[in-house]
Amino acid sequence: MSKRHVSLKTLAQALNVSMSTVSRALRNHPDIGPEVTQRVQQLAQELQYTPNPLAIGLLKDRTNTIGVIVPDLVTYFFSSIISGIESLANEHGYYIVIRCSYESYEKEKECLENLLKLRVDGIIMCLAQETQDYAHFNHLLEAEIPLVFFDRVCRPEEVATVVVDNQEAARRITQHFFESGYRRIAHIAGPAQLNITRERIAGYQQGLQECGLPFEEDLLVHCDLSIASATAATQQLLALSPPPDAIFGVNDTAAFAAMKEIKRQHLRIPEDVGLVGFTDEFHATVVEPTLTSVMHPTYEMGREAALLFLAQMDAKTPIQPRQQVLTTQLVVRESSSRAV
Amino acid sequence: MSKRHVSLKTLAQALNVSMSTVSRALRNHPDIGPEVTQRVQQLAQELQYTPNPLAIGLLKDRTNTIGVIVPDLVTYFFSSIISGIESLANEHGYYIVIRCSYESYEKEKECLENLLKLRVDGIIMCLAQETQDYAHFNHLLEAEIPLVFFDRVCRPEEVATVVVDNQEAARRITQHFFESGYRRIAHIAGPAQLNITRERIAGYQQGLQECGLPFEEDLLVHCDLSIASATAATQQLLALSPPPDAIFGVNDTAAFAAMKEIKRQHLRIPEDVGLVGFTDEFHATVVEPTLTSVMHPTYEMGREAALLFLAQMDAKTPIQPRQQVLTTQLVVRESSSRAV
DNA sequence: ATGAAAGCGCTAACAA
DNA sequence: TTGTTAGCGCTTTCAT
Repeated sequence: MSKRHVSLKTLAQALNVSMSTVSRALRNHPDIGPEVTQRVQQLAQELQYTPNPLAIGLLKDRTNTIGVIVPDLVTYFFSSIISGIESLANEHGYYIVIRCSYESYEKEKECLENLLKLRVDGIIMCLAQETQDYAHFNHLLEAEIPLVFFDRVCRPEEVATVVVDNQEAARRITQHFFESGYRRIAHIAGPAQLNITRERIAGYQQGLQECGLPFEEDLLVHCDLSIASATAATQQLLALSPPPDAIFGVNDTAAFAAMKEIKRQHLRIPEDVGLVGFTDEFHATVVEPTLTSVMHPTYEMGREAALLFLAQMDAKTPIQPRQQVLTTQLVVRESSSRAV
Repeated sequence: MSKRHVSLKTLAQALNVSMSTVSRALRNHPDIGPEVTQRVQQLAQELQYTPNPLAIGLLKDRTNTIGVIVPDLVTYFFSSIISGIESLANEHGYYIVIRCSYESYEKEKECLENLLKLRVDGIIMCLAQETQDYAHFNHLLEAEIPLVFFDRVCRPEEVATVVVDNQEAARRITQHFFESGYRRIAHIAGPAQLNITRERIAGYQQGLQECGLPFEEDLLVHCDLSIASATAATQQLLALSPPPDAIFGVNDTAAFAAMKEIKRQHLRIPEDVGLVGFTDEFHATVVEPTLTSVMHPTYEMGREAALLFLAQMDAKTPIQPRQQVLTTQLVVRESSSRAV
């Protein structure tokens, strides 16, 4: 077996000192004489010594590793959040190990188990769409393993979370539609069990009420966040008589799907139907008409999540779970701008 | 210190047998009597024993971990490739640790070093745009640490790679433009040092030649793959007199940026300017006009890369680096379809 | 100021 | 069939 790495032992033997001396010298322990320290560090440098994290991990019971579980790896929303987590984690010497739950409850449980088997120091995750039972987190809570939820959350009393002001954002969208002259405002919502769905519906209803508009059940449809399902939801809405004159999509993907379908039916945006999305990805500025959307601070959300993880890691004793709420901003573009 | 995990020792003491017996029983070693094996496994199950990968890793000098370095975490291209890597890796019991080089040579070196310090079993990566010196891979090659490049590659004689048929794809695009009646076909290429840039330019030139069109230097402009730079490249092209009547973008992002700029200048697509992208992300079907693009098998590319990694891991002795070439497909949509 | 030894959790060669 | 021992690479008492 060709040794890939030089170890403390290698250094110790080469320098005719003990391993503990080497260990201390490398960490500038005051006990070790300056001359020895110098020689040790020099050789370590030459031989490209790097401490074996497995050995340290075994000893300290930590891996400097964060498990990250997302329902989807590909969409802008999650990949930019991952980017935020990665950047902050790395600034603090942590590595991230990524797993995808594919929106499945079973897969989510499996990912969690696997990451814990790997001995990650904690978990940052977004719940899968299917997940309605939250017992699989009991173990983490009992073992006091740092856990942070972002966007889709549960058990907020017990777990740190990062979310955005969903209700307020939805309220603002509704108000914006009203001020632009729209009166039959529909909402393509997400799966009913998600907090983001509930909060956005609440904001939607609050907005309607504040504008003196009635809430019509027909104008609220759910989708499973897939493109096909958002398309179907749009068709359902446009088939109403009278159809809505404005649609608020649960995210940009849903809005893009709606846009496609609205155009396919030869309706004009924003004249016949106003459209607003949620996330504000780059493509919102590319489509025609450009898409009004809620700017979701995804990168920041990732960084905040990592920060909440670190707070738990660094705390000697369990700390009160923090609820971080980031604010969004409505970016008005063509898709909702018609002459009043 | 509250022990989070039960160890072999815990089990051994509880059952009054030695650790090695427990170790063997858990792995169904034939030496151990069925009755003992049964009892051990039962208790392990009850106490939720999971072997400590740090201990095994220390012993076996492996971590079941793959370091993945990408220039960008957020774009569809890379996130879908990561998705492919993740899926195949997990099927084979590997975890992926992700790092982003942000297209920087220095960062790339740092990511590489960090991941090696973490003792990943190998690396799957895409070169950063800035990277022109490839000496930082010497160490991996010498130490025979599995390494796979995807999309942007170097040292193909020594390192396994996964790429697509860039030249052929670019040739086909050019030919398609010609057949659709376009005669001044421009190309917004990527950074000159990348293999994908060179190959696509070669295909572009080959296509021109086969169609009997001259290659005009002015019609070939480079961008650094950023949106701003693609926009600038488009402006440069449209300012020519006469301007090109077709533009082939190095990727969809560049094509979207070009589309925005073309529209801004009140030119029509595909009538005044034909447009084709590369990657074929979902949004190609959402923009107006829908974007003709080369379907890049990104997810498959990720899986292939992971496969090449596994091949190296499983090989007892160093193996001949494989060059995997995946085929693309031109998906014709509105942006390049005008009446001939 | 330095070294020896124990131990983190596990496997494997060697004994019995 | 089972136990003992050494060792993977490191830190940390405890000696000296």
